[in-house]
Formats: sequence, C-alpha cells, structure tokens
Amino acid sequence: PSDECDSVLLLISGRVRIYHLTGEGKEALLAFIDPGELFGELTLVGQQQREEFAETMEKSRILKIPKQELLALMQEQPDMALSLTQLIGLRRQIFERRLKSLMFQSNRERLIHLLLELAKRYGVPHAEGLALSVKLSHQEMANLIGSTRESVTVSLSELQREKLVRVHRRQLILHNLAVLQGAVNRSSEGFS
Amino acid sequence: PSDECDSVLLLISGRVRIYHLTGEGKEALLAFIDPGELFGELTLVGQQQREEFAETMEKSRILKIPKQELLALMQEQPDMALSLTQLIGLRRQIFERRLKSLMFQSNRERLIHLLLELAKRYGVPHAEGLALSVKLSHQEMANLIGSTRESVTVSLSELQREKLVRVHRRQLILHNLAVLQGAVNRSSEGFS
DNA sequence: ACCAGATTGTGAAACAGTTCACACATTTTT
DNA sequence: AAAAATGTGTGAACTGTTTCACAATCTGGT
Repeated sequence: PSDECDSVLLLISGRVRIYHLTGEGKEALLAFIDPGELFGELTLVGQQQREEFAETMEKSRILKIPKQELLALMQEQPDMALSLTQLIGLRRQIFERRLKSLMFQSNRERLIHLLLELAKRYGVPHAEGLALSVKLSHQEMANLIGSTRESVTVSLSELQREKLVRVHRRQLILHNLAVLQGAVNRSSEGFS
Repeated sequence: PSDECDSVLLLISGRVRIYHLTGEGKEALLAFIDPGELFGELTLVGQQQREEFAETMEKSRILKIPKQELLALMQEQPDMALSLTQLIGLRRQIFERRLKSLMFQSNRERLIHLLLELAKRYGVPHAEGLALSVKLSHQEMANLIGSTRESVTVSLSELQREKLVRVHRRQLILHNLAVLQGAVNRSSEGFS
C-alpha cells in the first residue's frame, strides 16, 4: 500500500499472495495470484491507494501495465472492457461468498468452505476423489478463514477422522465433495 | 435465488435489502440498495443463479433491465461499460473491507467499522459531529457484522459511554470520527 | 394519548475459539 | 545423513461471544 497506484499488474510466472496486516500483527490472506492472472486491478475503478500488501511467494516475473493504457484499450475494445468487468465481478463473487461464510459460520464450516473453493480452482481428479494442486500450511488456511493455526489443525484432523478428507504429504484430497457441500450449505439451496 | 437471472434490476424508489439466510436461520445482511442504484448486477458476469434474497423494505418501484440489452449497450457505449465496471469494482472494495474487518477483528471493532462505512454513505453534517441518515435496529447491525443483537447493544452503549457516539431517537451521531478510525485501524495506515 | 408490537438493556450460564506451552513430525538445507 | 527450520498435534487455562430469559423502554398507528 501507500505505493503509487497507477498501474495494474500481470503475473507472468511465479506466485503472489495478497494480504492485509491487522493491528495485532495477524495476517488476513485475501488471495493467491497464479501465472497469467491480473492483480491490483481495482486501481481501474478509482482506488487512489492500495489497501493491501502483495508479496511474491517464489521467484516471479511481473508485468506492469499503466492504468492509462489499459483504460484506453477498454475504450477501443469493448470486449476487453467486458472481460475486465467479468474478472472484477468474478472475484467479487468469491469475496461475497467468503464474507457470508465468515459471518455466521463456525470454524469448521469455514474450513470446509475454503476447501471447496480451493477445489474449484485447484482441484485435479484423483483416484480417491479430488486432489488439490496447492500445498497450504495450516497457518495459511487459518489466515484465509480468519482463524488460528491450532483450530485448523483440530478441524482438519476431525475431517480426516470422518474420512471426508485425506492429507498425504502436505497434499489435500477431498473424498466426498457432496457431503462436504451439504455440511456447509444446509440451506440456501434455494427453493424460491 | 433460484429465480430467473437474465436481468439487472434498477431501484426507482423505495428501499431494498440484499441478504442471505444461514442454515440456522440467521440472516446475513449484505447490502442496502437505495433509489437510483442497480442491483443483481452480477448476472452480467455470468452468474447463472442468484445467490441471495432481495426484499423490499418499503413500497418500492423497480425497473427490470434485460441482461442482453445492457450487454449490447455496453458494447456500443464504452463509457457505459466503464461505469458498470466501476460500480461492480466499488462494491467489491466494500466487500473486501468488510471481509478484512470480519477476519480478525473483535465485535466492537467490527461495529465501529460498520459505523464508519455507514458514515461514508449516509453521513450528514450535524452540530455535534456526523449524523447517519439511516435508522438501523441493533438486530440489523448485528446481521451486518456477523454478530448478535445483544453484543451490538453492549458495544454500542460502551461507545456511548465513551462519548464517541450518541443515539438520539434511533438516530446515530458519530462524535469523533478520528478516534473511531484509530480504534479500528491501529495499523494498515501504510508506511510502505 | 393510548396501546400493541417492536426494540433495547442486562445478567447468568454455556460454549466455541484463542492462547500458551511444549512434544513430535516432516521437510529443506548443508 | 545430519542438522536446522518449519510445520503439526494436543491439552489446560482463559476470554469473548452467544444464548436464554426477562424487564424496561421506545415507537408508530389509530
């Protein structure tokens, strides 16, 4: 934050974490950026100052795109404008869902919600279910769901005991997507 | 939700609440829509099904804009596309901030954060500070910050005792914006 | 000005989650 | 293959928040 704010960033290779630091030094993890993804895109909608930190997690190559150029491009190419709108909107949906999950759900439910979101993005087929192609520490998961390392450890072992999840060598495998879904929704499956 | 999803809504007059129901019947209040504001706009970014409920809080007039028409308009008028992007992005920022606030802040801090956000949107000058032009019950505030009615009552009276806030006849007056800000930020005021 | 309904204040008990502290295991470095 | 660093498991004490229950108070409608 407090950095200039006149460009959008495109990650070419590597990995970036977007996070925010709390007063008490806790870290609220907001997003991971994967290669080919844009970030810092809210500068386009008039954000004057960045609100969070971005940090590379490994050696990364980043392309800086001046805001003005991108705005000009959007003017000329309606399709470009549309895709950017979609990008922003899609991420907004993700934040909205996380917000709902955080508002009234228990620690365990929030963890399940996280696993399901990760599955959408990083899920790869696997003999025993769906494997996640990212390796996160309990601490990182805690930072994603607004909880503590210890609580994640507990909830996660609980899920393992219930055979809903397995952890092999730091890799997560979700066994029963349907049951996990059910454990989180319990309502909202809409019936008008 | 589970309703058709091929149009964006524009509120002409009245008031709308956007909310989500938890499994245990709790209500997560996501947003208020005021006259002149769009809602249900995420259908533009490919949302196939609505994820939350929208309910009028008073007699309201609503204009339904078919998604196709709006998309066509965006193609023709780049400015239109841009404003829509901005709308979506602006609201995303609000959700992001709420998320951060929810992640690791206490009940009291979340309430303060809410008051400050409300001040931005509904604040009107007042002899003793800034008055909010909306009247919310404690229950509604609780539903906005993912807490309970009783906790809001307690935190709010605490703030009154500290002379940071006053409630007149259901109307909130914030006395000391700066102190309230400080009570919530405590960090993140960026120093690069 | 009244009454009915909604909203607010408050305290005791229960609970979920955090914190702290330390043992144990796994991964990475040299 | 050690050694160092990082990550995980677990229990006891503590804390903040929720829940429940009820009294007190506002507020809008007639």
